[in-house]
Amino acid sequence: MKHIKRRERESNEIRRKIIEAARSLFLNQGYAEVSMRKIADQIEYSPTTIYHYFANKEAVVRELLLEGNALFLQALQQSQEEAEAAGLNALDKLKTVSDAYVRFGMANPEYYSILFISNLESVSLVSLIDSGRFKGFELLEAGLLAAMEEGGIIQGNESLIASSVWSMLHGLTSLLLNFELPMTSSKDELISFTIDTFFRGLQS
Amino acid sequence: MKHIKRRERESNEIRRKIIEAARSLFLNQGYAEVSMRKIADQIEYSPTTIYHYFANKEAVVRELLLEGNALFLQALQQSQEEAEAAGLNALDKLKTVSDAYVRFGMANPEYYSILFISNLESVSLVSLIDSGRFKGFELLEAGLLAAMEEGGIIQGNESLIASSVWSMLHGLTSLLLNFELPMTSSKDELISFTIDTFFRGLQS
Amino acid sequence: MKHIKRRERESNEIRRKIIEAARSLFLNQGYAEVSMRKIADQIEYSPTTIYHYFANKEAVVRELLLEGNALFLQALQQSQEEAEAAGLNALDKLKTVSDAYVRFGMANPEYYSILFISNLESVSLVSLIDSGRFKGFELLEAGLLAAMEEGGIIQGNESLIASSVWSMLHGLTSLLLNFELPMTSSKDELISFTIDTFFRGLQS
Amino acid sequence: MKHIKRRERESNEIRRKIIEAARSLFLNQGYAEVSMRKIADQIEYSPTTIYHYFANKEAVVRELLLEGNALFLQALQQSQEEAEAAGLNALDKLKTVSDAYVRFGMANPEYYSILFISNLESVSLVSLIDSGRFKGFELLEAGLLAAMEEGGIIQGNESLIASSVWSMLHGLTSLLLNFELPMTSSKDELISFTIDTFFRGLQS
DNA sequence: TATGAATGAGGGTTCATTCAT
DNA sequence: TATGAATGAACCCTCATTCAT
Repeated sequence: MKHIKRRERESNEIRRKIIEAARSLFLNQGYAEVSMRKIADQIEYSPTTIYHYFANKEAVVRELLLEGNALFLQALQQSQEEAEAAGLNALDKLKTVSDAYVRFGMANPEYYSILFISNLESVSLVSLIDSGRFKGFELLEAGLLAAMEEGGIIQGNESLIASSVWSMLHGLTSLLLNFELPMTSSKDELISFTIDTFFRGLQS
Repeated sequence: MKHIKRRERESNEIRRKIIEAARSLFLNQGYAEVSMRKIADQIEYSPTTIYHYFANKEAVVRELLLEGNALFLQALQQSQEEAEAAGLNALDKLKTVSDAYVRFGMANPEYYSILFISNLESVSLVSLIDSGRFKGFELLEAGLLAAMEEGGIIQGNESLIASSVWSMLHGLTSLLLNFELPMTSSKDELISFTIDTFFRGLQS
Repeated sequence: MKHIKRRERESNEIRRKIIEAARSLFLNQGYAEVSMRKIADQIEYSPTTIYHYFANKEAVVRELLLEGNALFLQALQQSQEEAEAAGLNALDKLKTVSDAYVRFGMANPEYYSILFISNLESVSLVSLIDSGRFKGFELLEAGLLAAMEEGGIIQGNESLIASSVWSMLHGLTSLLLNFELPMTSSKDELISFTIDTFFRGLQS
Repeated sequence: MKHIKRRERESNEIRRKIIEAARSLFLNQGYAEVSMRKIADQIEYSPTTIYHYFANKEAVVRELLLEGNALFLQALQQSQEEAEAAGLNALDKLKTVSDAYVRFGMANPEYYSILFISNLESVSLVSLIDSGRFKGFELLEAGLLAAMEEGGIIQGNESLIASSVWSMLHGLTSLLLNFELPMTSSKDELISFTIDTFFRGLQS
């Protein structure tokens, strides 16, 4: 019994190592730079070994994506709970979650870009879109509905508004990740200014 | 004399074919999908032929990028002139240009992604891109300044605000390009709603 | 245990085959003639296979070079030991080693030309080559010093004299390898005549 | 009539340019570096133009070789005439010519290596060997015969001795060209020492 | 479980050369 | 005379993947 557990643990460790390596490679140079051999080199196993844990390269990337997705949701939910605990009103909760969105992207560029920037059709997004990415979207929608009820923002098609908010947050995040903005202010200022401005526009 | 012109034209025709092929390949999967061999296959010439027109792959992509940049700027400027001709106020001019930004991205996904999404450091064109990217940025800043003077939007650090506007527009565009939004409304609605909301937030 | 050894042996066998093939290709036209594809063809493996054993073409040639270097030194040392065992005087030992130098070149034209004729800066091995090339040189110098002490040859700057001897031996070898001399005598006669003449010139 | 001459002159000028370019490319990196396109680039004509003057790459290199051969012979003959004019004895004449041999190689590394180092079977040496390279050899033989008659050197098979002398000179030259000898003395010293030593060995 | 062996496909690029103009 | 257009062959090398052990 015991040694089976050990095996499982070891097995999971290698899976982890593979994902970690893929993640770091992805971070450095994007999807193109992730190759089975490079992963193998990095974890100091043979390329063949990876195929014991993942069916193919796509499966590795998909796992990476799923993981990023989970962490992303977790970050959003945590920030929401904290906002809740702090007794914020619905609008401020939304702003807090929005801020958390951008912070997550900045702190985890590799996950953010694999989730939202790279166009990984090879990873068969279909399943993913259903399975999780839009949990974040639902969270957003729910927050918007609450804010509408509280009167913090205008009434309206919450799905449309959620898409709009998402646009704003995604633009903010990916610009911060990929471009050196010709700016006199700090990144923090840009984030809060943009979020504040957008939600002010949503107020009645 | 005449036949020289013909030659030039033909020469340019092949250059064009190459760029077009590269552009269409780029559309599918980004830079990785663009290969000299694939371009050659598509235009039905040998790979070697491409090297008569471009020094290497980088030069092909650079041309593509420069072209996209020029078209992008042109689209923005044209919309500005039209807004001007229509006698719009500064704020509405800004909205018109913003709308043109998103429309350009939707109409030219390959150009938009080569300009703003793909991370082409390999093309080492940062400076070149910037020169043009920031022409768009300056256009934005100038519009903002004008709107401030007219009183249409709040006073403030125009470089910060321009970055903020850009974030919003970029987010809108790339979401529209890369994701099927779970939306009940149309893309047009999303665009105008987002732009309106954001600029309403900028009003005093 | 056993099968590991077998594996190692097999692995070495293919390494050997690669080196042998490279060696034989080198024989024809030098470095330019050595190509990964040609090696692969010759050993009847795919080109990719070679990359399991060597990082790149340079590594193949480097190994070839190191091997040639080792064999060359070995040949010189062995002839020296034999001369020693035969109780020859210092001058005759020198002549014996000199003869061995030329014989090695004739018997191993690929090695000789990779070592001393081809200008393999591309292999960036100058230091490596030198380390061994100058072991041969030191052996020569030591022999000269001994002969000076014994009175067999004139006193003098032994490094200059060693260079001079080396010139003579290298000229002899490379002429024998690369040209059909318009000669009435045999190669053997040329070798012994040249060596004898040169060392006679060195006698006081 | 006149313009035909001009044409010929111009034609020859381009031939010359081609050869010059080939020569300089050859000098830099050896035969492998000489390519039709690089020659064309260097002379600022199209690659096709070269084919109006030379049947193919081989013909270019052959011309280069013939030219080098002519210059080489010329250098040897001139030194011989000078030695004659200076009233030197046969042995000293031989030494003078020997010195000129090495000097030519050092002053014209590209010609020397194309003549004696590179193994250009592609240039069909056969014809060349007969046609000129061995004029130098005959010159050497004649000098040796004269020196034998004068009593400056031992009697013997002059063809064997000439080969031997050639070996020594070739070794000296190619070592000086291709290797940084680990030497405390100067190149000049090495040259004169080696030549002197060898001819001393030839003296009775 | 882990790997060494092996490969076919494809990557960018350079070459000598031909042909029509 | 000179060239622009074009190519097939070859170059080194990396990729994801399979298979037997």
